[in-house]
Amino acid sequence: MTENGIQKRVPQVTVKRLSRYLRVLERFQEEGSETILSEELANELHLKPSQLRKDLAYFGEFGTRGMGYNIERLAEALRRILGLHRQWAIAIIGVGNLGTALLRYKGLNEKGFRVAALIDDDPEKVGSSRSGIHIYHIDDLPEVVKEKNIQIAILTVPAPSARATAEIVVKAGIKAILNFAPVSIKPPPEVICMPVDISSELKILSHHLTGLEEPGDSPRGHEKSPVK
Amino acid sequence: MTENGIQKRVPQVTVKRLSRYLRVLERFQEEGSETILSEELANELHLKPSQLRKDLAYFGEFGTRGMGYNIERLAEALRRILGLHRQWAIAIIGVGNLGTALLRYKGLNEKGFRVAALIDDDPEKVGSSRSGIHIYHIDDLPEVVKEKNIQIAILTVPAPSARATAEIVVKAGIKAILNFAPVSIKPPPEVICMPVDISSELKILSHHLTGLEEPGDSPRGHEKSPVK
DNA sequence: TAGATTGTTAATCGATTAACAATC
DNA sequence: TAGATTGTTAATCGATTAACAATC
Repeated sequence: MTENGIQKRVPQVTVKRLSRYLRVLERFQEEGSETILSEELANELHLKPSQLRKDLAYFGEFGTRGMGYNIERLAEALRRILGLHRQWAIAIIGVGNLGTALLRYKGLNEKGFRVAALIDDDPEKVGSSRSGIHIYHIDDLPEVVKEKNIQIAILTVPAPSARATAEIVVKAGIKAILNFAPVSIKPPPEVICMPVDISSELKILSHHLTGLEEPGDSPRGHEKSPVK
Repeated sequence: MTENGIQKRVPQVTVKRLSRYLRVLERFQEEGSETILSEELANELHLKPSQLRKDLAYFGEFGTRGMGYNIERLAEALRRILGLHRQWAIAIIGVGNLGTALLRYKGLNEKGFRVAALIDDDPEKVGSSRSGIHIYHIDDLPEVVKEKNIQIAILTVPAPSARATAEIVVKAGIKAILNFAPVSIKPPPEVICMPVDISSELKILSHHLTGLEEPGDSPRGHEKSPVK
């Protein structure tokens, strides 16, 4: 490990991979393994072992040369790094189809996370509840955030209101947003906003299929034809 | 434009951005604009204009120097590139919470896409339908794919069965998979598989929040402490 | 033509990977 | 000690960006 305290910025893709490493470790642990090699763990995710080791190196040393990694120990380290040793309270903003679905989605109710409030602006919905979680009015967000200690907002409002809603969320003091609205949100630098854009992923598939199908001499399909 | 037919590989991030450009164009068109500058379009997505122009350059020339882009024309070009001028039939594999939610999700029923079949292996579910779409048994996938001309599979099965299911999907001739299972899938090279990992995105948020909270002298929080 | 903005090149930046020294 | 595998460095690869020539 380096001696000085100078810290390289950790790329976001690295953090994302940490979460995937952890998932594999937990599976292997359940299956009874105690130890794992960087090669095994990396292969499981179709990555290079050197990438795994580089990712871990941002945070310290977790293995034993010649031996590999103790699964329990590495998993615990990753949980700490990812902040999963504490509990985060989530508010889902926008109780439509997607919001309701996410509420019931396992991934959001895993260890470390808890949906603590639902928010909407539709008077028909406000006051009722879904899966036992109360729906509050967006105007009451600041109070709800304080009372329930909300730290994460999941934005599932329609595109046209997404930006205004994001601003309200930020003003309420929330520092982390998972944005499902198909609109680019640029919050102040202390706030992180992760876009989840299913519709765009789908269009990548469509593009790929189009490339496969198209006839003609060009092996890669529709890219930049040499006409002119 | 280059004269020879040699084509640079298009990065996947570029294709993803094309889909986002298109969304902005459609919004501007609805608002009555006829023309847009690379700077306006890029700003809307918090990108650099040069990136937008580079992205488009993979596919050809779509603007007029000094004038910008004709919105209708560029949008039409992007739709063609993304393969949205034709219709894609989707099968959702795994009719649990998430699968059912996606079925109702607007993004999946946009122009260009249509959920044509649901697939499960639970005899309780097979034979019934959801939102008017029939649920078929996974064993019948090959026939369903042929009959309904399915091109895209959305994988929403539980993690333990994800890999086996993906293999069945590939064997049935499907060339595009949107994978919601928290498992890495490496299909043969002609098949594209896009992972959607909401749980990992959430953990990136958690990591970020942990970095904000942690006390101590280090400005970036928990990264690699100088102990030792 | 002069002014503006694209399309394209080259420079920059950042992430991945191979290779190996450190060390169990 | 010899064999194995980590942690780390340096080389490679690929994507972003600034800058400008082309051209409307």
